[in-house]
Amino acid sequence: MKLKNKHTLNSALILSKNGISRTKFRTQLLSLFLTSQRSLSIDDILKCFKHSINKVTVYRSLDSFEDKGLIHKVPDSNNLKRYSLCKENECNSASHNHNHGHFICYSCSQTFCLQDIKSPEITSLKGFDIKELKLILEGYCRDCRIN
Amino acid sequence: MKLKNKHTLNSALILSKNGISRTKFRTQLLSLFLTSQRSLSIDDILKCFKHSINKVTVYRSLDSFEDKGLIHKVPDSNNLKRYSLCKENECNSASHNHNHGHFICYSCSQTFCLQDIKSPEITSLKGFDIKELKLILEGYCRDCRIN
DNA sequence: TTAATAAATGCAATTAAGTTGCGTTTTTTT
DNA sequence: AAAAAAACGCAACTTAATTGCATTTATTAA
Repeated sequence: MKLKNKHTLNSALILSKNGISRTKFRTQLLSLFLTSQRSLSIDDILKCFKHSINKVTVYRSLDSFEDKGLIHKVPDSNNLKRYSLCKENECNSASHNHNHGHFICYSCSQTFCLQDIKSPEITSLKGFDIKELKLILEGYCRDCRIN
Repeated sequence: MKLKNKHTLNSALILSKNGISRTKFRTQLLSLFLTSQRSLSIDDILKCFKHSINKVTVYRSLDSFEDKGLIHKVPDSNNLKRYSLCKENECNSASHNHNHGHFICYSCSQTFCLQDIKSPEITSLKGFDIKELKLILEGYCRDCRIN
């Protein structure tokens, strides 16, 4: 049997700290986010678990993680649900705060959080009450670009 | 019988000029875009026509209008299909060019094209091949803001 | 540690947006 | 006016996401 890695142990701790039940699946799911460090769609997740888990469970776990500030929705090229890990201490059950751009790859459909690209300030907009600002870049990612 | 208004006559002309069949519905649909000057979802359109038209026809007409450069997709708060009129001579069957921001209202779900808000230049992104850039603002529009 | 309570899970069924095939009607072309 | 092309409507289908409910698993309290 494989040794549990750093992330698996870590996951259990994070779940407890955030008031999420420490089930086997939820621990593994959070571990997957921590290990892969990339955005995941429902389908990505089902594939990783070789469909041994019910998709309803995936939806509900993701909802729960999002509610507690562990992950956040990211835009997806096909308008499907897709999530990325939140930066530590950036978000919580009260509020999410994601003032960074997102890059979507035309080829692999992966979404990347661009922590360095901050949304611009908009001051010249009369009458509109702006609450949120999203900057979405699309093109070819480092792995898919033709060079 | 009501007199045909400026937009209805205009619509027929525009359709011909762009190689789109001048059917009764397509003329009225383009007229609706011209008259209302706002973004429309499939549901908006079906309601305007009091469901006297089949939704498949709406989907296919919108596809056709988009192909010919008359309308463009705009982001929607519920990830539904939503379209706005293109600026005259800005787009055609070969290419769409929409380098403006979009504002989505939390309350009425309407999407507004912000012609004045241009997408920022991104130069500092190593490795990614950026083809498109979208700037989406969300909050409360002029009609829905509490003041 | 065990019993009681609460939450998570799986299954089946449902909802809703969007798509496809095909026969009929309307529009455009010649 | 006839032939060809495009649009239309209907029914059926696909797929993502949601809901209800019975069962299992985890957490809390005694």
